[in-house]
Amino acid sequence: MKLANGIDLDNITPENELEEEIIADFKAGKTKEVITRCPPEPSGYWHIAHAKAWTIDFETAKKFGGKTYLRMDDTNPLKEEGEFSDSYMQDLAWLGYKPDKLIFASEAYFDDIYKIAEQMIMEGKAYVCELTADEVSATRGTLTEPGKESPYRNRTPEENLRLFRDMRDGKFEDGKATLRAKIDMAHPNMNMRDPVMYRVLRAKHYKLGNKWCIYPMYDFAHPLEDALEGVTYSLCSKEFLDHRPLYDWFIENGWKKPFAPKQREFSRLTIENVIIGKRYLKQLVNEGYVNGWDDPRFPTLVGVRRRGYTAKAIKDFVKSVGWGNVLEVTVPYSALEYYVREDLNAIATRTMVVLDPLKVVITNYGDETEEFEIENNPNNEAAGKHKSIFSKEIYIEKEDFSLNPPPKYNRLVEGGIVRLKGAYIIKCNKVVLDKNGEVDHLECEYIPNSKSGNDTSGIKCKGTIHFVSAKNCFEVTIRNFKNLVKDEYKNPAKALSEGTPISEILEPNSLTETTALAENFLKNAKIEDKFQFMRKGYYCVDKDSTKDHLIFNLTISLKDGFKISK
RNA sequence: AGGGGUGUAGCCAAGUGGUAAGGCACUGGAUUUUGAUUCCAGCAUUCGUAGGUUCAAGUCCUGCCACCCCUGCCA
Repeated sequence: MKLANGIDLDNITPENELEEEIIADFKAGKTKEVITRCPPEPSGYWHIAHAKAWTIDFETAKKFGGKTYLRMDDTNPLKEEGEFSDSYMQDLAWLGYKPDKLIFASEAYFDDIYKIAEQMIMEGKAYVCELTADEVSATRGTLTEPGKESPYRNRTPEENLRLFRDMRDGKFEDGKATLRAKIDMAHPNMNMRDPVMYRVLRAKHYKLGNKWCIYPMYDFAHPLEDALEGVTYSLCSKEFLDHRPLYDWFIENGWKKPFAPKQREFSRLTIENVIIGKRYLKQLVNEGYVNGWDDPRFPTLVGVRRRGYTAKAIKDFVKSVGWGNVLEVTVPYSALEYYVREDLNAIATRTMVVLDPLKVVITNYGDETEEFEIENNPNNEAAGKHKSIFSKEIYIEKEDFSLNPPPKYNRLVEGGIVRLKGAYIIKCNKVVLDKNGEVDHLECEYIPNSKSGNDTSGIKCKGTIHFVSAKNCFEVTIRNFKNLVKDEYKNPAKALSEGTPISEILEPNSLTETTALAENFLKNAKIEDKFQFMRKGYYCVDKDSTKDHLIFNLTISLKDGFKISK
């Protein structure tokens, strides 16, 4: 079956129940177009779990040639701020998504929602209740007992309409009245026990100022917003499953038109050892544990981006988790790291950077320099090559030389040989110690006919190490990150909610700065450029870098298969 | 007078009556001028549990058990 937009339904393989349902809806003529919405409350920065939701919203629509709207769900003036829509647009752009529309629910729909409320009042489906918040709570009943009906429940529609307009016109103080849906105080689903539709709230709305002193509740506003803008599938996380009957009730009793949006629910994503709750993230920022919302150790989208994670990695990761069966799926951090490495391996330019330098003097080499080439990406010939330099004085990684090598140590030892990546094989003839007995530098000889590419020496070398030439390197700052949360706190949210102090669950020294020697090739690296420092890890240029001084963030280390055998 | 959701390996997850996909992690081994990548192999005689129906059950039925969510004038 071919859709109006040219998509052939028969070519689509459904990957979850929703997609099966969408196909069935198309075939039954119930759906003409897939329209989803991405409905953030503009009150904080997005993190990886949001990326899962938005990926589902956008990818589902895209699969069927549909549309996705970005809709600010701004029905609570107490919590929302105006700053966020730009940052959300940027986050979405980074993820590679462009909403078909940007909507501010307050601006676009408050009038319509208000009218629907009046209409429901006249139909006897809503009433003005003057119980206080505490009284409402006390009469709601419990999980096992029915609630009590409000004494205001049976007012006439006319009286309710007059009172509701009084609410709107500011004749009630905050908290003195609500508009409630007349459903069933004995309903086994707590959400159906005459839920509040509107509350009186005098607060300056970031968008509408003081235009309103009553604000619709999420449960009432959301389904109507969906309906008003033609959203066909309204996707949210599973904690809203219990709200679905209410959603449908408002569609049936408030919206009343034949077109009905559907709410469907996916599982929420959490990652082991990651703090994701907005409240705690805010605390970390405010108390100075991190350097802002885009700290590279943060799970915010701006944070992981600054860390060097790619949008592709994030999307592949959240897609790998899938739609989900349970309310919340928890995956180990390594699951995310896999996708980060996978993408970086494909795109990162290979370079040589010595993080912890040890000087090596090539005693049988003159003062000249010599060029050689390094493949930018051995897995992708099209990435090309870049030139590097070999000379008499070079630096290697301290850990690539050992006076007391463990078993199966492939690197340089006293009297041993090693291949310098892209250049020559060298032999260590002499270890020069400083006055403290530490290794000061090495004196090596190079094997002249062993140059990479035309090695005629016939020497087999079991190890290859990276290096930089003293004549071809410059100092850069490296920011090394460890997970913010100690490894033993797999579920930091639980620990925190049980009263563990935030300082206790945090890894001390999760940020350290070091200086490294980078090959000159890196001199014109730009912010966010991603590199592999060969044999070490993936790094990207931090935004704190200046023209004269580059700062690299450790995105993620390479997997290290070398195990010091027991 | 509670309601709703979920149980398949350490983790995520396919599976829709025909004999347990795939991925992560892990373990071997091959290739490698990155101890990376890549490749190959191993990793559930069994699907929360006890019965039942059936030639055949992870799938259907019944009982039981476990875990998660719901008592905001938050979203």
